[in-house]
Amino acid sequence: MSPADPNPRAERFSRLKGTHDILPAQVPAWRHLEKTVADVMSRSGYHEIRTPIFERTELFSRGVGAQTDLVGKEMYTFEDQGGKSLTLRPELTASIVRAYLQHNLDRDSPLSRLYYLGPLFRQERPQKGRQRQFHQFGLEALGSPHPEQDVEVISIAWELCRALAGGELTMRINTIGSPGSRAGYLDLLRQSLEPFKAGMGENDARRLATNPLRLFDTKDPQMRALLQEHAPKISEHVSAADSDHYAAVQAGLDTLDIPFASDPTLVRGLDYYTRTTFEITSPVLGAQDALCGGGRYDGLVAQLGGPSTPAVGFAAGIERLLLAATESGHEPAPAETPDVYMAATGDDLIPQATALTHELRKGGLSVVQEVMRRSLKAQLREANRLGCRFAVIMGDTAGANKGMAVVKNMTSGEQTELPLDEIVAEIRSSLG
RNA sequence: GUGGGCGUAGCUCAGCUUGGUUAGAGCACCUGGUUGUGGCCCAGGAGGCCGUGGGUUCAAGUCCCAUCGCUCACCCCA
Repeated sequence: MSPADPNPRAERFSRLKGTHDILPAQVPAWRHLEKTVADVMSRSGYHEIRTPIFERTELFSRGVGAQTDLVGKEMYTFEDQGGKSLTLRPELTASIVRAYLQHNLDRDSPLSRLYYLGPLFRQERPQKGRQRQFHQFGLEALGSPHPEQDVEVISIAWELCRALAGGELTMRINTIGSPGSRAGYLDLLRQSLEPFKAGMGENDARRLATNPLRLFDTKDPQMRALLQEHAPKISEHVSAADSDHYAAVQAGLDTLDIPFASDPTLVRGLDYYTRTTFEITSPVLGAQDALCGGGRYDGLVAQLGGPSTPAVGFAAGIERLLLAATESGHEPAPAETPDVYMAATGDDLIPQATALTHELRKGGLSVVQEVMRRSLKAQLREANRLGCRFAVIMGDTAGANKGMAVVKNMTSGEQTELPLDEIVAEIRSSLG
Protein backbone atom coordinates (compact mmCIF):
# COMPACT_ATOMS: atom_id res chain seq x y z
CA MET A 1 0.00 0.00 0.00
CA SER A 2 2.01 2.99 -1.22
CA PRO A 3 1.19 6.64 -0.45
CA ALA A 4 0.34 7.01 -4.13
CA ASP A 5 -2.44 4.46 -3.82
CA PRO A 6 -5.25 6.01 -5.87
CA ASN A 7 -8.04 4.76 -3.68
CA PRO A 8 -6.90 4.03 -0.14
CA ARG A 9 -10.45 3.67 1.12
CA ALA A 10 -11.53 1.08 -1.44
CA GLU A 11 -13.59 -1.61 0.21
CA ARG A 12 -11.72 -4.80 1.04
CA PHE A 13 -13.33 -8.16 1.01
CA SER A 14 -13.38 -10.35 4.04
CA ARG A 15 -14.22 -13.97 4.52
CA LEU A 16 -17.86 -14.94 4.79
CA LYS A 17 -19.26 -15.60 8.24
CA GLY A 18 -18.44 -19.07 9.43
CA THR A 19 -15.70 -19.68 6.87
CA HIS A 20 -11.97 -19.72 7.54
CA ASP A 21 -8.75 -19.33 5.63
CA ILE A 22 -6.19 -21.99 6.42
CA LEU A 23 -2.96 -19.99 6.43
CA PRO A 24 0.52 -21.40 5.73
CA ALA A 25 1.33 -21.56 9.42
CA GLN A 26 -1.59 -23.96 9.98
CA VAL A 27 -1.10 -26.15 6.96
CA PRO A 28 1.51 -28.48 8.51
CA ALA A 29 -0.99 -29.48 11.21
CA TRP A 30 -3.59 -30.21 8.52
CA ARG A 31 -1.17 -32.25 6.46
CA HIS A 32 -0.11 -34.23 9.50
CA LEU A 33 -3.75 -35.01 10.25
CA GLU A 34 -4.50 -35.97 6.68
CA LYS A 35 -1.49 -38.26 6.55
CA THR A 36 -2.39 -39.93 9.84
CA VAL A 37 -5.93 -40.54 8.62
CA ALA A 38 -4.70 -42.00 5.34
CA ASP A 39 -2.23 -44.28 7.14
CA VAL A 40 -4.68 -45.64 9.69
CA MET A 41 -7.46 -46.11 7.12
CA SER A 42 -5.14 -47.85 4.73
CA ARG A 43 -3.80 -50.19 7.43
CA SER A 44 -7.41 -51.09 8.23
CA GLY A 45 -8.35 -51.90 4.66
CA TYR A 46 -10.33 -48.78 3.84
CA HIS A 47 -10.09 -47.03 0.48
CA GLU A 48 -10.56 -43.33 -0.14
CA ILE A 49 -13.55 -42.10 -2.12
CA ARG A 50 -14.16 -38.52 -3.27
CA THR A 51 -17.58 -37.26 -4.22
CA PRO A 52 -18.85 -33.88 -5.48
CA ILE A 53 -19.34 -30.91 -3.17
CA PHE A 54 -22.97 -30.52 -4.27
CA GLU A 55 -25.75 -32.97 -4.93
CA ARG A 56 -29.45 -32.92 -5.70
CA THR A 57 -31.29 -31.57 -2.69
CA GLU A 58 -33.52 -34.59 -2.58
CA LEU A 59 -30.60 -36.90 -1.82
CA PHE A 60 -30.25 -35.26 1.58
CA SER A 61 -33.92 -34.72 2.34
CA ARG A 62 -34.61 -38.37 1.61
CA GLY A 63 -31.38 -39.78 3.02
CA VAL A 64 -30.90 -37.73 6.17
CA GLY A 65 -34.57 -37.13 6.93
CA ALA A 66 -36.81 -34.19 6.09
CA GLN A 67 -37.70 -33.73 9.77
CA THR A 68 -34.13 -33.20 10.91
CA ASP A 69 -32.82 -29.73 11.76
CA LEU A 70 -29.99 -30.38 9.37
CA VAL A 71 -32.29 -30.66 6.39
CA GLY A 72 -35.00 -28.36 7.68
CA LYS A 73 -32.98 -25.24 8.32
CA GLU A 74 -29.24 -25.72 7.87
CA MET A 75 -28.68 -26.52 4.21
CA TYR A 76 -27.21 -24.25 1.57
CA THR A 77 -29.73 -24.87 -1.19
CA PHE A 78 -29.97 -23.10 -4.53
CA GLU A 79 -31.35 -23.61 -8.01
CA ASP A 80 -29.17 -24.12 -11.05
CA GLN A 81 -30.01 -22.55 -14.39
CA GLY A 82 -32.32 -25.41 -15.26
CA GLY A 83 -34.35 -24.89 -12.10
CA LYS A 84 -32.99 -28.04 -10.45
CA SER A 85 -32.64 -27.79 -6.68
CA LEU A 86 -29.04 -28.38 -5.57
CA THR A 87 -27.48 -28.42 -2.11
CA LEU A 88 -23.93 -28.03 -0.82
CA ARG A 89 -23.40 -31.26 1.04
CA PRO A 90 -24.17 -30.93 4.78
CA GLU A 91 -22.88 -34.43 5.56
CA LEU A 92 -21.25 -37.17 3.56
CA THR A 93 -22.90 -40.49 4.26
CA ALA A 94 -25.76 -39.88 1.83
CA SER A 95 -23.29 -38.93 -0.92
CA ILE A 96 -21.15 -41.99 -0.31
CA VAL A 97 -24.16 -44.28 -0.46
CA ARG A 98 -25.30 -42.54 -3.64
CA ALA A 99 -21.91 -43.16 -5.28
CA TYR A 100 -21.82 -46.71 -3.93
CA LEU A 101 -25.12 -47.45 -5.62
CA GLN A 102 -24.49 -45.47 -8.78
CA HIS A 103 -21.30 -47.39 -9.50
CA ASN A 104 -22.68 -50.72 -8.37
CA LEU A 105 -19.96 -51.21 -5.79
CA ASP A 106 -22.30 -53.62 -4.04
CA ARG A 107 -21.92 -55.98 -6.98
CA ASP A 108 -18.12 -55.73 -7.07
CA SER A 109 -17.95 -57.19 -3.60
CA PRO A 110 -20.37 -57.95 -0.78
CA LEU A 111 -18.43 -55.62 1.50
CA SER A 112 -17.14 -52.11 0.78
CA ARG A 113 -14.84 -50.27 3.14
CA LEU A 114 -14.68 -46.60 2.15
CA TYR A 115 -13.25 -43.46 3.75
CA TYR A 116 -13.37 -39.78 2.88
CA LEU A 117 -12.08 -36.37 3.88
CA GLY A 118 -13.40 -33.00 2.75
CA PRO A 119 -15.48 -29.88 3.30
CA LEU A 120 -19.12 -29.73 4.37
CA PHE A 121 -21.55 -26.82 4.62
CA ARG A 122 -24.20 -26.01 7.15
CA GLN A 123 -25.97 -22.69 7.56
CA GLU A 124 -25.81 -22.28 11.33
CA ARG A 125 -24.75 -19.48 13.64
CA PRO A 126 -21.01 -20.02 14.15
CA GLN A 127 -19.53 -20.51 17.58
CA LYS A 128 -16.53 -22.26 19.08
CA GLY A 129 -16.05 -25.53 17.20
CA ARG A 130 -18.81 -24.79 14.73
CA GLN A 131 -18.41 -23.26 11.29
CA ARG A 132 -20.49 -22.92 8.16
CA GLN A 133 -17.82 -24.53 6.04
CA PHE A 134 -15.96 -27.17 8.00
CA HIS A 135 -14.17 -30.42 7.30
CA GLN A 136 -14.73 -33.98 8.27
CA PHE A 137 -13.11 -37.27 7.63
CA GLY A 138 -14.95 -40.49 8.16
CA LEU A 139 -15.61 -43.95 6.92
CA GLU A 140 -18.47 -46.13 5.81
CA ALA A 141 -18.42 -49.92 5.99
CA LEU A 142 -21.21 -51.27 3.81
CA GLY A 143 -22.29 -54.89 3.76
CA SER A 144 -21.87 -56.49 7.18
CA PRO A 145 -24.63 -56.79 9.78
CA HIS A 146 -22.31 -58.26 12.39
CA PRO A 147 -21.12 -56.65 15.62
CA GLU A 148 -17.43 -57.13 14.81
CA GLN A 149 -17.96 -54.59 12.04
CA ASP A 150 -19.28 -52.07 14.56
CA VAL A 151 -16.28 -52.79 16.76
CA GLU A 152 -13.86 -52.26 13.89
CA VAL A 153 -15.42 -48.92 13.00
CA ILE A 154 -15.53 -47.69 16.59
CA SER A 155 -11.96 -48.75 17.26
CA ILE A 156 -10.66 -46.89 14.20
CA ALA A 157 -12.54 -43.78 15.32
CA TRP A 158 -11.12 -44.11 18.80
CA GLU A 159 -7.56 -44.65 17.64
CA LEU A 160 -7.65 -41.67 15.29
CA CYS A 161 -9.21 -39.29 17.78
CA ARG A 162 -6.74 -40.30 20.44
CA ALA A 163 -3.77 -39.89 18.12
CA LEU A 164 -4.94 -36.57 16.72
CA ALA A 165 -6.62 -34.76 19.60
CA GLY A 166 -4.54 -35.94 22.53
CA GLY A 167 -5.76 -35.33 26.06
CA GLU A 168 -8.61 -37.06 27.83
CA LEU A 169 -11.42 -38.26 25.60
CA THR A 170 -14.76 -39.82 26.43
CA MET A 171 -16.64 -42.36 24.37
CA ARG A 172 -20.31 -43.02 24.86
CA ILE A 173 -22.30 -45.69 23.08
CA ASN A 174 -25.93 -46.70 22.92
CA THR A 175 -28.33 -48.76 20.88
CA ILE A 176 -31.47 -47.25 19.46
CA GLY A 177 -32.72 -50.58 18.12
CA SER A 178 -33.86 -51.52 14.70
CA PRO A 179 -36.92 -49.75 13.28
CA GLY A 180 -39.28 -52.60 14.18
CA SER A 181 -38.46 -52.72 17.85
CA ARG A 182 -38.00 -48.98 18.09
CA ALA A 183 -41.60 -48.26 17.10
CA GLY A 184 -42.86 -49.98 20.23
CA TYR A 185 -40.38 -48.10 22.37
CA LEU A 186 -41.40 -44.75 20.92
CA ASP A 187 -45.02 -45.43 21.86
CA LEU A 188 -43.94 -46.37 25.35
CA LEU A 189 -41.82 -43.25 25.62
CA ARG A 190 -44.68 -41.02 24.51
CA GLN A 191 -47.05 -42.63 26.98
CA SER A 192 -44.57 -42.26 29.82
CA LEU A 193 -43.96 -38.58 29.17
CA GLU A 194 -47.40 -37.45 28.04
CA PRO A 195 -48.52 -36.65 31.63
CA PHE A 196 -45.66 -34.11 31.91
CA LYS A 197 -46.27 -32.42 28.60
CA ALA A 198 -47.80 -29.33 30.20
CA GLY A 199 -44.58 -28.62 32.09
CA MET A 200 -42.37 -28.81 29.01
CA GLY A 201 -41.16 -25.98 26.86
CA GLU A 202 -42.82 -25.39 23.53
CA ASN A 203 -39.96 -27.01 21.67
CA ASP A 204 -39.89 -30.14 23.80
CA ALA A 205 -43.67 -30.53 23.72
CA ARG A 206 -43.59 -30.44 19.96
CA ARG A 207 -40.78 -33.00 19.81
CA LEU A 208 -42.72 -35.30 22.08
CA ALA A 209 -45.23 -35.61 19.26
CA THR A 210 -42.96 -35.54 16.21
CA ASN A 211 -39.65 -37.06 17.27
CA PRO A 212 -39.58 -38.06 20.92
CA LEU A 213 -36.08 -39.56 20.76
CA ARG A 214 -34.67 -36.07 20.24
CA LEU A 215 -35.90 -35.10 23.70
CA PHE A 216 -32.79 -36.78 25.05
CA ASP A 217 -30.65 -34.07 23.44
CA THR A 218 -31.90 -31.43 25.82
CA LYS A 219 -29.54 -29.47 28.05
CA ASP A 220 -32.32 -28.17 30.24
CA PRO A 221 -31.61 -29.60 33.71
CA GLN A 222 -35.30 -29.80 34.57
CA MET A 223 -36.02 -31.77 31.43
CA ARG A 224 -33.01 -33.97 32.04
CA ALA A 225 -34.27 -34.81 35.52
CA LEU A 226 -37.71 -35.59 34.13
CA LEU A 227 -36.25 -37.96 31.56
CA GLN A 228 -33.98 -39.55 34.13
CA GLU A 229 -36.94 -40.34 36.33
CA HIS A 230 -39.72 -41.18 33.92
CA ALA A 231 -38.28 -42.14 30.53
CA PRO A 232 -37.80 -45.85 29.90
CA LYS A 233 -34.32 -46.78 28.67
CA ILE A 234 -34.31 -47.69 25.04
CA SER A 235 -31.61 -50.32 25.39
CA GLU A 236 -33.95 -52.22 27.71
CA HIS A 237 -36.84 -52.16 25.26
CA VAL A 238 -35.29 -53.23 21.98
CA SER A 239 -35.65 -56.71 20.49
CA ALA A 240 -33.59 -59.66 21.68
CA ALA A 241 -31.58 -59.56 18.45
CA ASP A 242 -30.83 -55.86 18.91
CA SER A 243 -29.91 -56.51 22.48
CA ASP A 244 -27.56 -59.36 21.59
CA HIS A 245 -25.92 -57.20 18.97
CA TYR A 246 -25.36 -54.42 21.49
CA ALA A 247 -23.90 -56.83 24.01
CA ALA A 248 -21.51 -58.22 21.41
CA VAL A 249 -20.33 -54.72 20.46
CA GLN A 250 -19.61 -53.92 24.09
CA ALA A 251 -17.76 -57.19 24.56
CA GLY A 252 -15.67 -56.42 21.49
CA LEU A 253 -14.70 -53.02 22.82
CA ASP A 254 -13.75 -54.60 26.15
CA THR A 255 -11.49 -57.03 24.32
CA LEU A 256 -9.68 -54.09 22.76
CA ASP A 257 -9.49 -52.25 26.09
CA ILE A 258 -11.36 -49.32 24.62
CA PRO A 259 -13.02 -47.44 27.47
CA PHE A 260 -16.63 -46.48 26.92
CA ALA A 261 -19.74 -45.54 28.82
CA SER A 262 -23.09 -46.97 27.88
CA ASP A 263 -25.40 -43.97 27.73
CA PRO A 264 -29.12 -44.59 27.17
CA THR A 265 -29.66 -40.93 26.29
CA LEU A 266 -27.26 -40.93 23.35
CA VAL A 267 -29.45 -40.42 20.30
CA ARG A 268 -28.18 -38.92 17.12
CA GLY A 269 -29.57 -36.12 15.03
CA LEU A 270 -29.87 -37.90 11.73
CA ASP A 271 -32.81 -40.16 10.99
CA TYR A 272 -30.96 -43.01 9.36
CA TYR A 273 -29.30 -44.53 12.42
CA THR A 274 -30.23 -48.00 13.67
CA ARG A 275 -28.91 -50.11 16.51
CA THR A 276 -25.45 -48.86 17.52
CA THR A 277 -24.74 -45.16 18.01
CA PHE A 278 -21.55 -43.69 19.47
CA GLU A 279 -19.90 -40.38 20.10
CA ILE A 280 -16.43 -39.27 21.19
CA THR A 281 -16.15 -35.99 23.10
CA SER A 282 -13.34 -33.86 24.45
CA PRO A 283 -13.54 -31.86 27.69
CA VAL A 284 -11.29 -29.09 26.33
CA LEU A 285 -13.73 -27.94 23.69
CA GLY A 286 -16.63 -25.59 24.41
CA ALA A 287 -20.29 -26.40 24.14
CA GLN A 288 -19.64 -28.16 20.83
CA ASP A 289 -17.59 -30.97 22.29
CA ALA A 290 -18.22 -33.88 19.93
CA LEU A 291 -15.11 -34.81 17.99
CA CYS A 292 -16.64 -37.76 16.27
CA GLY A 293 -20.03 -39.35 15.93
CA GLY A 294 -21.36 -42.36 14.16
CA GLY A 295 -23.33 -45.51 14.21
CA ARG A 296 -25.07 -48.19 12.26
CA TYR A 297 -27.53 -47.36 9.50
CA ASP A 298 -28.99 -50.60 8.20
CA GLY A 299 -31.88 -48.94 6.37
CA LEU A 300 -30.25 -46.11 4.44
CA VAL A 301 -29.06 -47.96 1.36
CA ALA A 302 -32.54 -49.30 0.73
CA GLN A 303 -33.99 -45.89 1.52
CA LEU A 304 -31.91 -44.49 -1.32
CA GLY A 305 -33.11 -47.09 -3.77
CA GLY A 306 -30.54 -49.84 -3.32
CA PRO A 307 -30.81 -53.40 -2.08
CA SER A 308 -31.22 -53.87 1.64
CA THR A 309 -27.65 -53.43 2.90
CA PRO A 310 -26.44 -53.16 6.49
CA ALA A 311 -23.81 -50.50 7.14
CA VAL A 312 -21.85 -48.66 9.85
CA GLY A 313 -19.84 -45.46 9.74
CA PHE A 314 -18.54 -42.42 11.56
CA ALA A 315 -17.59 -38.84 10.84
CA ALA A 316 -15.03 -36.76 12.74
CA GLY A 317 -14.70 -32.98 12.72
CA ILE A 318 -11.25 -31.91 11.60
CA GLU A 319 -11.36 -28.35 12.97
CA ARG A 320 -12.54 -29.69 16.33
CA LEU A 321 -9.76 -32.26 16.39
CA LEU A 322 -7.17 -29.58 15.65
CA LEU A 323 -8.74 -27.29 18.24
CA ALA A 324 -8.67 -30.03 20.85
CA ALA A 325 -5.04 -30.78 20.01
CA THR A 326 -4.09 -27.15 20.54
CA GLU A 327 -6.11 -26.77 23.73
CA SER A 328 -4.69 -29.91 25.29
CA GLY A 329 -1.11 -28.96 24.43
CA HIS A 330 -0.64 -31.62 21.80
CA GLU A 331 2.44 -30.35 19.98
CA PRO A 332 1.78 -29.12 16.46
CA ALA A 333 3.61 -30.49 13.49
CA PRO A 334 6.72 -28.44 12.76
CA ALA A 335 6.81 -26.30 9.64
CA GLU A 336 9.12 -27.42 6.88
CA THR A 337 12.32 -25.40 6.61
CA PRO A 338 14.57 -24.95 3.57
CA ASP A 339 17.98 -26.58 3.36
CA VAL A 340 19.72 -23.63 1.73
CA TYR A 341 19.45 -19.85 1.47
CA MET A 342 21.12 -18.56 -1.70
CA ALA A 343 22.59 -15.13 -1.03
CA ALA A 344 24.42 -12.81 -3.42
CA THR A 345 26.41 -9.71 -2.56
CA GLY A 346 26.22 -7.89 -5.87
CA ASP A 347 23.73 -7.50 -8.66
CA ASP A 348 26.23 -8.81 -11.23
CA LEU A 349 26.44 -12.12 -9.32
CA ILE A 350 22.72 -12.83 -9.49
CA PRO A 351 22.89 -14.94 -12.67
CA GLN A 352 25.45 -17.24 -11.05
CA ALA A 353 23.31 -17.45 -7.92
CA THR A 354 20.27 -18.34 -10.00
CA ALA A 355 22.20 -21.06 -11.81
CA LEU A 356 23.54 -22.56 -8.58
CA THR A 357 20.06 -22.46 -7.02
CA HIS A 358 18.83 -24.52 -9.95
CA GLU A 359 21.66 -27.03 -9.54
CA LEU A 360 21.00 -27.41 -5.82
CA ARG A 361 17.30 -28.06 -6.45
CA LYS A 362 18.13 -30.61 -9.12
CA GLY A 363 20.28 -32.25 -6.46
CA GLY A 364 17.20 -32.68 -4.27
CA LEU A 365 17.75 -29.79 -1.88
CA SER A 366 15.16 -27.20 -0.94
CA VAL A 367 16.55 -23.77 -1.74
CA VAL A 368 15.28 -20.24 -1.26
CA GLN A 369 16.98 -17.59 -3.35
CA GLU A 370 17.28 -13.91 -2.44
CA VAL A 371 15.18 -11.87 -4.86
CA MET A 372 14.98 -8.57 -2.97
CA ARG A 373 18.61 -7.48 -3.56
CA ARG A 374 18.95 -6.71 0.12
CA SER A 375 22.13 -6.19 2.10
CA LEU A 376 24.00 -9.36 3.00
CA LYS A 377 23.12 -8.73 6.63
CA ALA A 378 19.44 -8.68 5.74
CA GLN A 379 19.84 -11.77 3.55
CA LEU A 380 21.39 -13.77 6.37
CA ARG A 381 18.77 -12.54 8.78
CA GLU A 382 16.17 -13.88 6.37
CA ALA A 383 18.06 -17.19 6.13
CA ASN A 384 18.02 -17.42 9.89
CA ARG A 385 14.36 -16.54 10.13
CA LEU A 386 13.43 -19.23 7.63
CA GLY A 387 15.44 -21.81 9.54
CA CYS A 388 17.79 -22.65 6.66
CA ARG A 389 20.50 -25.18 7.53
CA PHE A 390 23.00 -23.53 5.15
CA ALA A 391 23.54 -20.24 3.41
CA VAL A 392 25.48 -20.12 0.19
CA ILE A 393 27.02 -16.69 -0.37
CA MET A 394 27.88 -15.69 -3.89
CA GLY A 395 30.50 -12.96 -3.38
CA ASP A 396 33.00 -11.28 -5.64
CA THR A 397 35.81 -10.39 -3.25
CA ALA A 398 36.09 -13.99 -2.16
CA GLY A 399 36.18 -15.27 -5.71
CA ALA A 400 32.87 -15.89 -7.41
CA ASN A 401 34.70 -14.79 -10.52
CA LYS A 402 37.05 -17.74 -10.01
CA GLY A 403 34.11 -20.13 -9.73
CA MET A 404 33.96 -20.18 -5.94
CA ALA A 405 31.27 -19.46 -3.34
CA VAL A 406 31.08 -19.48 0.45
CA VAL A 407 29.07 -22.19 2.17
CA LYS A 408 28.01 -21.17 5.66
CA ASN A 409 26.61 -23.60 8.21
CA MET A 410 23.85 -21.62 9.91
CA THR A 411 23.89 -23.74 13.04
CA SER A 412 27.62 -23.70 13.82
CA GLY A 413 28.49 -20.51 11.99
CA GLU A 414 31.38 -22.24 10.23
CA GLN A 415 31.96 -21.29 6.64
CA THR A 416 34.19 -22.57 3.87
CA GLU A 417 34.91 -21.47 0.35
CA LEU A 418 34.28 -24.12 -2.30
CA PRO A 419 34.25 -24.48 -6.08
CA LEU A 420 30.73 -24.09 -7.42
CA ASP A 421 30.59 -27.60 -8.81
CA GLU A 422 31.37 -29.17 -5.42
CA ILE A 423 28.72 -27.35 -3.42
CA VAL A 424 25.77 -29.66 -4.10
CA ALA A 425 27.69 -32.73 -2.99
CA GLU A 426 29.16 -30.97 0.05
CA ILE A 427 25.80 -29.80 1.38
CA ARG A 428 24.12 -33.10 0.67
CA SER A 429 26.73 -35.01 2.60
CA SER A 430 26.57 -32.55 5.50
CA LEU A 431 22.81 -32.99 5.71
CA GLY A 432 23.28 -36.75 5.78
C1' G B 1 -33.67 -16.74 14.73
C1' U B 2 -32.61 -15.09 20.38
C1' G B 3 -29.21 -13.36 24.23
C1' G B 4 -24.13 -11.85 26.52
C1' G B 5 -19.07 -9.99 25.55
C1' C B 6 -15.68 -7.40 22.37
C1' G B 7 -14.02 -3.89 18.03
C1' U B 8 -7.43 1.15 19.40
C1' A B 9 -0.49 -0.33 15.13
C1' G B 10 0.72 -6.59 11.23
C1' C B 11 -0.35 -9.55 16.26
C1' U B 12 -1.63 -9.43 21.75
C1' C B 13 -3.52 -5.58 24.42
C1' A B 14 -3.38 -0.68 27.87
C1' G B 15 -5.94 4.08 27.67
C1' C B 16 -12.62 4.77 28.29
C1' U B 17 -14.91 4.62 34.82
C1' U B 18 -14.07 10.73 36.22
C1' G B 19 -14.14 13.89 27.94
C1' G B 20 -8.88 18.22 27.84
C1' U B 21 -1.86 19.27 24.46
C1' U B 22 1.62 15.62 19.23
C1' A B 23 -2.93 8.05 21.28
C1' G B 24 0.84 4.15 24.18
C1' A B 25 3.37 -0.84 25.46
C1' G B 26 5.20 -5.77 24.27
C1' C B 27 6.06 -8.87 20.09
C1' A B 28 6.86 -8.64 14.80
C1' C B 29 9.01 -5.42 10.73
C1' C B 30 13.07 -1.86 8.71
C1' U B 31 17.96 0.74 9.41
C1' G B 32 22.46 1.35 12.08
C1' G B 33 26.13 -0.31 15.79
C1' U B 34 30.18 -4.59 11.77
C1' U B 35 33.01 -0.39 4.36
C1' G B 36 29.57 -7.58 1.93
C1' U B 37 28.07 -12.19 7.59
C1' G B 38 22.32 -14.21 10.84
C1' G B 39 20.73 -15.36 16.03
C1' C B 40 21.82 -12.22 21.62
C1' C B 41 22.34 -7.12 23.02
C1' C B 42 22.10 -1.66 22.22
C1' A B 43 20.31 2.75 19.46
C1' G B 44 17.01 4.67 16.02
C1' G B 45 12.80 4.29 12.49
C1' A B 46 8.39 3.17 10.03
C1' G B 47 3.53 1.75 10.95
C1' G B 48 -3.24 4.24 13.67
C1' C B 49 -10.05 7.99 9.42
C1' C B 50 -9.26 4.53 17.88
C1' G B 51 -14.92 -0.65 13.00
C1' U B 52 -18.56 2.85 10.45
C1' G B 53 -22.40 6.77 10.60
C1' G B 54 -24.88 10.28 13.43
C1' G B 55 -25.61 13.03 18.13
C1' U B 56 -24.13 15.79 22.86
C1' U B 57 -20.07 19.33 23.91
C1' C B 58 -15.83 24.93 23.46
C1' A B 59 -13.56 19.92 23.03
C1' A B 60 -15.04 12.73 21.88
C1' G B 61 -10.61 6.87 21.38
C1' U B 62 -13.35 8.23 26.02
C1' C B 63 -20.45 10.00 26.84
C1' C B 64 -25.40 8.76 23.92
C1' C B 65 -27.97 6.40 19.60
C1' A B 66 -27.76 3.52 15.31
C1' U B 67 -25.22 0.24 12.22
C1' C B 68 -21.63 -3.38 10.61
C1' G B 69 -18.19 -7.04 12.10
C1' C B 70 -16.04 -10.63 15.41
C1' U B 71 -16.86 -13.85 19.45
C1' C B 72 -19.29 -17.03 23.19
C1' A B 73 -23.86 -19.31 24.42
C1' C B 74 -29.05 -21.03 23.27
C1' C B 75 -31.14 -24.18 19.22
C1' C B 76 -28.65 -28.24 16.86
C1' C B 77 -24.46 -30.87 15.64
C1' A B 78 -18.57 -32.79 13.60
